[in-house]
Amino acid sequence: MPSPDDDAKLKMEDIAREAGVSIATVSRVFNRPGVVHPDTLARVKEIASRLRYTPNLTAGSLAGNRSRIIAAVIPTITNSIFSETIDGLSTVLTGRGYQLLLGQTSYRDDQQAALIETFLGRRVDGLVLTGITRDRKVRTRLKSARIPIVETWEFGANPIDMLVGFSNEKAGAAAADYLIGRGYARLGFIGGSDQRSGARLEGFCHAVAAAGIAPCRIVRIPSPSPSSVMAGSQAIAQLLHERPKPDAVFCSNDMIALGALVECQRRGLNVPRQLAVMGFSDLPIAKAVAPSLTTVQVGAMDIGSQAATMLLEKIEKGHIACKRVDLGFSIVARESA
Amino acid sequence: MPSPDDDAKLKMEDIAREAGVSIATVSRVFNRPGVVHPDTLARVKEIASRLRYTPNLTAGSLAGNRSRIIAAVIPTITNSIFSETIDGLSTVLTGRGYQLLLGQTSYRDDQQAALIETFLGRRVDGLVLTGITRDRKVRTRLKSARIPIVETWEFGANPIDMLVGFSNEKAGAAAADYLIGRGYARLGFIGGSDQRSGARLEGFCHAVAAAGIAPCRIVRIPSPSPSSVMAGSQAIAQLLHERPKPDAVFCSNDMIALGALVECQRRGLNVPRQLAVMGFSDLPIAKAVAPSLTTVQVGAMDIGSQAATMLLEKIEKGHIACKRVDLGFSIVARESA
DNA sequence: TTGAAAGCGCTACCAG
DNA sequence: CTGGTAGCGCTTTCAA
Repeated sequence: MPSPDDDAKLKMEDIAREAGVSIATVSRVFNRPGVVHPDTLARVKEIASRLRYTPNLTAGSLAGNRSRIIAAVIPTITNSIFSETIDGLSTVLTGRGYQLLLGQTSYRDDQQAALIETFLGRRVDGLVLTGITRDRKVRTRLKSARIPIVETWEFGANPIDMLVGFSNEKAGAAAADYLIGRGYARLGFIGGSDQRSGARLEGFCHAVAAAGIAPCRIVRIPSPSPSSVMAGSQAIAQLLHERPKPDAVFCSNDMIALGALVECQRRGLNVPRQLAVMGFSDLPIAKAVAPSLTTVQVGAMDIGSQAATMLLEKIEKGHIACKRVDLGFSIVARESA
Repeated sequence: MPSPDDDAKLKMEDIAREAGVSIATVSRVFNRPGVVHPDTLARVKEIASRLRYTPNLTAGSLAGNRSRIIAAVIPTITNSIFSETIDGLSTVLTGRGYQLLLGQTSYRDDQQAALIETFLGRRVDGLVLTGITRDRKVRTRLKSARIPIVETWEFGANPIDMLVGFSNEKAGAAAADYLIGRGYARLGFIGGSDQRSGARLEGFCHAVAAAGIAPCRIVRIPSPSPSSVMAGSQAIAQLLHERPKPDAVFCSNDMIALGALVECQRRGLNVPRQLAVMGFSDLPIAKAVAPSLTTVQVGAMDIGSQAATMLLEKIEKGHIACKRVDLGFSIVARESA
């Protein structure tokens, strides 16, 4: 009598023998059911499920030179904005029979390079990167890897392969323009020290300069930060010391903005009358707080689904019509600014 | 001259030939460097890195019957609390040369079963599950899979294999006792409809009953919910209609509590004087909001690191001293209750 | 529509 | 410490 854990050691050969067919046929049953005779198909399927057979995907990957694994490299999963992207990725991939291998860099370049190397060693079918990697060596390595790659969350000029995102610089500029258009004239900026926040800051400052108003006050928070909310509160406190006091502040993410909001509330400062606060990302919480948060919406989840879709198209069709997708962004005007 | 993408097709054989050793030795250089002669080691390493050779981990997995992949199954990555667990998992695993395969169930049992089947097919070295799976078939399947498994976020009686978490029921009871101890007597509960929230509710109600005060008012939010914060606001509005009005409410997660807080603020209700609000999880935001949120701290990240550590011990040593780890919880008293 | 057989690239055992 | 080599379980021609 077979022991209850025999299913773990079952192989195609066992199914083939039981069904009186070759292992090639069993393989086809799982991979191209369309080409096997209906009767054979039914019989093999029945036996496989009765014996609780699960094909060994590792062996399949090796033989087929195709892993059905996509790897994603993100700074940290703990940031809601990246979790949403992962959610989008994961949902599309799972739905199409692929799996997601996840790695965090903690904003460290050496970590990133190491992760990429491991994923390449795993022979993943595709790679999703957060942001544009500046590291020349990594870029070269990636290009010669000859696998579909999509860079996300930024929209630069020379992608390694594919690209889906938006221009952080333009988004920063749009935020400034929005605030200026609402009549604010002494603008502050609070942001992380990562590259994407830097781009937003750059766009923001350019727009401020272009409008001919005084240059903006800036506070940058080191990445990674234990708590963005707390950091936002502290940053706003710092900004409030400046003279003349800013009348509006743009935060490079919603959590920081939330911290700013809380700090204003704590100090009895009316938002937006005494200080306007604007966020970035449009997390679900942005519309739920009071005052609700004016923010820049960027479709974090869409970035993930789009990246997955492009990757799969390239993997399965061998090429892709459009390698660069600009998802854009939009200003969501609410109460805080 | 080799084309720049030749590295992708390089195999151990190429390195072996170049170094004048056997492929067995090359394999040892990567897996057990200690047993090869220092000179050989150096030479092989130099050649491998010069040629930009990356071992094919898939082939290694098949031959070695060991994938160095751990899979995690969570309801949704979008919930900060699970991202923290994933963060803990990922950090430990990466540090020890393992990779993380991630799958979301969206709180659906069929999805969960399908994911588990795929992961098993991938021959992962270990599996991390969120919560206790009630599905008998899945449990049986998992037991016969003979791989290390750790169930998390709950502390039940008959784990499939290993267990790390805390008792949601006791945590719920502790929350009730805390509120009762502070003098509140008309308690409300707002929670998700998942199993873990259910356990917290159960503990909460038992404690209320044990204290001999009126049974608590309950609002349950369907899972998954688009925005917990929003749902919290709506739920509190609903609770506020009850007569007599509750004087304290326990929310089964911090985001819901945050929504409650915001709604109170919106209605000009003083927290905690007119209504005490208590959360669950101790997200970073809990201590940053005003009033700061009294909550139950559960070490979501620790659950992840602990799960990874146990899995690796079992994988590498073949057995583990302690299969059940109760991480406990603690009440963090702040301003809101 | 099916079968036979040649690998996929590596690990691990055994000999030396 | 090193080499030879038999698989790991599957996919994929090629022929039948």
